[in-house]
Amino acid sequence: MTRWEPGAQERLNSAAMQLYASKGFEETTVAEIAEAAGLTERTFFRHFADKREVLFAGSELLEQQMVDGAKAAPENASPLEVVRAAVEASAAYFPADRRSYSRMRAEIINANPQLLERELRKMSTLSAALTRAMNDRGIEEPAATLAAQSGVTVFRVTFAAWIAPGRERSFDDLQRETFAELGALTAG
Amino acid sequence: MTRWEPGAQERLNSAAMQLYASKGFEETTVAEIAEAAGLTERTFFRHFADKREVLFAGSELLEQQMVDGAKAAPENASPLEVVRAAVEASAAYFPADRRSYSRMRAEIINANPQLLERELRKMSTLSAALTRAMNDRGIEEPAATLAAQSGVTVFRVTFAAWIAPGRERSFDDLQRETFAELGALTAG
DNA sequence: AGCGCACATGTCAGCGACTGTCATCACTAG
DNA sequence: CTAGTGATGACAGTCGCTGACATGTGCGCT
Repeated sequence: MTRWEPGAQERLNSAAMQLYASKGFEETTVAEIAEAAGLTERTFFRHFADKREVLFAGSELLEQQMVDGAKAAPENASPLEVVRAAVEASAAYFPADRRSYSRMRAEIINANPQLLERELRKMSTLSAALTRAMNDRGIEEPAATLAAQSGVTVFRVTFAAWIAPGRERSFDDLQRETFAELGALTAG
Repeated sequence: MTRWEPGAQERLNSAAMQLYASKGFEETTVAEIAEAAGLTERTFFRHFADKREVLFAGSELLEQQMVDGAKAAPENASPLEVVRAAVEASAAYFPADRRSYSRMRAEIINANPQLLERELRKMSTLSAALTRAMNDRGIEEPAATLAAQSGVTVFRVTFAAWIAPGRERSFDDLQRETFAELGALTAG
């Protein structure tokens, strides 16, 4: 018998998601989230830096996964090949059964400018991490930055296609196609 | 003899910039800015949507300039050429005598995550505007999005180089070099 | 001249995000 | 048994931002 119910962070997380989805992000109050989770507003802020961060908890894992993918690329890989390895590594994060959750999350984020800003920042730190990984491999600037940014763009386009309504295809397939489009861009 | 000193927005703007630069963005209070400009906090919010927006007032002009550049590209231009026209059109915004101002502004922004988020959002709406301009030209997805994003990336890399310390070169020169690097990326 | 309207600002009250500080109380190590 | 740790509660306070209403000046209309 512990003094508190366990899994406070998890309860806060799901309470927040539910409220954001049902009545909207801005219309939801941190006090409401806390109450729904049986906790205090103050405790919410002990688990999440701010009201938006709830939706991005765990994004460091995706970043780590992608960085590891970049590091594992063959020694003599070109910048674009390294970035491709990173994006391929991210596919593990998006199995078919996570699609509907990802869709809901994306809907919440796209409905609110503040959340969009936060998402962009996450993409930016991801890009920075990839850039650093490439620098460590001896790739110089600005090639590293350009490649990393391009990789993140491919990632975002792929993700958008992955959650788009219509025929549902695997993340990996879509990612391959998007990279092909990128190649065609500078070739054409 | 008007009732109020003219140029309220301008006064608020320069007061804010000065305070942000001297004591930092977060440490500066909207009330302080208003007082320094001889106005009220309420009036500040009548001129700027929020505390961050002060640093981004006028960014619609740059966007418009770039969109116009994209529209003016030759009929048969490839996606990348259209985007290049847009970036070239932006060079007019960055004459040598604006460099030190741009530097100061960038320093303020880079010192604060909230401001970085806002900047990323501006870049995102710019990218969306370019994408739409390309769609209007008959360029399909995802080529349009990829090209627009690549263009924005080139723009950002170029801008960073433009304000970097060391030998000072023209925006136009740097932009040309960055595009060449982008080309080398998918070729290599 | 007189009238009233538009408009930029001031005043005030209030909400909600976020923080600092201190108290509480189970559990644990010694 | 005692001291310490760690998650939580309670509370007060700051600041960004908004809505509602008042105010006074210049301008056009008659």
